[in-house]
Amino acid sequence: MSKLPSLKNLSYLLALHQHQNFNRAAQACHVSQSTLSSGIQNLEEQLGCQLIERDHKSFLFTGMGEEVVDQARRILTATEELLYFAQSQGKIMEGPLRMGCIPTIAPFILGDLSKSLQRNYNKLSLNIREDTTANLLHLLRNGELDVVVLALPMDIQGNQSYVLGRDPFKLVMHKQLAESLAEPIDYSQLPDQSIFLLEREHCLTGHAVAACELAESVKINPFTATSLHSLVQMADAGRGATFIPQMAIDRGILNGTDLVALQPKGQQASREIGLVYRPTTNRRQTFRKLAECIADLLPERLLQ
Amino acid sequence: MSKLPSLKNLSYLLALHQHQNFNRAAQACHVSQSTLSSGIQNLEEQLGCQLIERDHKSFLFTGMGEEVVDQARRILTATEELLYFAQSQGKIMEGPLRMGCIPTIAPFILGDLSKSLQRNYNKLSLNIREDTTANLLHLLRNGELDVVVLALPMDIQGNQSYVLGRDPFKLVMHKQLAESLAEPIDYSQLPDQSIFLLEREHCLTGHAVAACELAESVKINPFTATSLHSLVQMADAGRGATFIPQMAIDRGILNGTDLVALQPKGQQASREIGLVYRPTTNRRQTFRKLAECIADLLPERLLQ
DNA sequence: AAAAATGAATTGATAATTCCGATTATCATA
DNA sequence: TATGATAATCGGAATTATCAATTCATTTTT
Repeated sequence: MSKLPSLKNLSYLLALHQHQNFNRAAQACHVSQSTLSSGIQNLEEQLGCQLIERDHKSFLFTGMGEEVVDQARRILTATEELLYFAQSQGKIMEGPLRMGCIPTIAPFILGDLSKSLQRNYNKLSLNIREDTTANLLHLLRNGELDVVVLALPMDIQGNQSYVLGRDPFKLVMHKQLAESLAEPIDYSQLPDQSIFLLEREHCLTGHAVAACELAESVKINPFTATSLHSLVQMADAGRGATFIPQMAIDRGILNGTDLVALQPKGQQASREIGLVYRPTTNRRQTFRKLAECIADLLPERLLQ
Repeated sequence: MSKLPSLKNLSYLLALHQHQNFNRAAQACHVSQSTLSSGIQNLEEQLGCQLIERDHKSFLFTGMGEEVVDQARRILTATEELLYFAQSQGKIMEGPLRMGCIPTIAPFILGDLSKSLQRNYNKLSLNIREDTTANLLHLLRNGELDVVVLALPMDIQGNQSYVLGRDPFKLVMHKQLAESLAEPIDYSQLPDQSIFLLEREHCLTGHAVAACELAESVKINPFTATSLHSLVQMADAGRGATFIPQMAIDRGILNGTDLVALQPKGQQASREIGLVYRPTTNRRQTFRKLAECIADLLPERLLQ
């Protein structure tokens, strides 16, 4: 069996892939350009295949190179985790924790969460990244995040998760509109284009549509919002309706508007909030405690 | 950030864990005892924690040591796979392939499988390990096997799988017993202790009991068989009944006995045959082709 | 068109490391 | 008290990694 490639050389390859330039990659690795260059050549020799096509000046990763990069990233992430795990043994709630969160959850838990963590685990330094579900899962996979908070159900791509709690959707409607309608409210009573939704990228849109059994409908306004806060403003200004998660209402997102929250039809219109992590992690204890903290902030706790 | 532990030192730790002796571990790694010894110390320093408790003569892995071993094994397996993958690029059906198979499947496919592989992919060298489901999954996890063939449904513990085909169970019964019973046969007609089964460890027992809706029953003979072949012999000699998978019958397991195969009651009494591999593998193409070969040998092919 | 700048490979000297063999220390057992 | 087994330690030899400087080939600027 031939010799295994060294982690150092694999990390050089990753840096080169990230920076697409030998000098900058070398700087990032705190080594000279020549070191990185020969490291890559070394790797190609050990692996017995070409990883980058050199083109006298520039270069391009080969297909094989890209694949090796992916695999190398996994190996390095696992090794970093091992190191971190060993070094912080016993201290499961200390040090940095990189958490991702989707924008329809983040504003409504982060304040309380950081207060709670500060009180109970003041040596934990929580680092937050707010982004879409797809991007967060990608960052999780690449080892750039330790854990992400998502709305479920959702394909979490081989990752593992804790289900933290349920967050019901409320039908939020302008006072005037609500008064003009008979209860219980049937969506067919609503004027055309009176339902406002978030942009497609937000999984909340899909969850709300599914949970409330709204098909593609003329009731839906073609203008979409980019955040829950602007969604509320649009529904208010447009004297229309929308769906807002309970946790946002609890944090006062409707304050200062003429909107009222009603129970939507459809049994149990809600999303679940989940904490997702890599199956290969060794920080389950940390995530478990974090899960407890977050679950305590949710409208309906589900964590067993 | 501190320096990552080297793969070499991690492999020393694994060897030490396996051999529980510095000299033998060093031999296995083709290094001197002193090298291995200082490698371990080095590792402990880098990780900032004690991995083995020294007891002036012998030693013992600490809890942390055991955990590090597990994680290290995953890292090394991933790296070996990367090396293998790169070195054999394009040659997906060449070189060694370590396959595990449970004993109630192995004897009935291996002959035809190795013929088929020899004909189509003669550079592939198939290495077989026959063992229980639990052991095979353990070896798969540890990187000692590349792929395993199991009966499903089964908890495959975060691994991935192809479903290859369905293998129906037949109710196999001694001629005399069959003649004495009215068709269609109801298990309540059978004499007490007339149903023979395999030992518990064999998942076939569970599958057959579940599929044929046999509860814990006085009909079941307390003596259990250790292989399908001896199960057949016991049913024959005891003038009783048992359940045998179609693939075994197709390969003539009933030849030379006074047993007849009947359709058991219960809709679709069968097991599925699956090919299971690590989610982190990079040999999916290889496994896919192997899956094709095996699926072609099964009574009912399911692979899409 | 010439000059300057850019980017990667190469070179040669030097620093760091790995590795081995020999030795030592400790204990169990004959 | 020897003897044997085991792991740690030490010192030097061999190997490897790294850097600064240079080269080579392009691209950009003047």
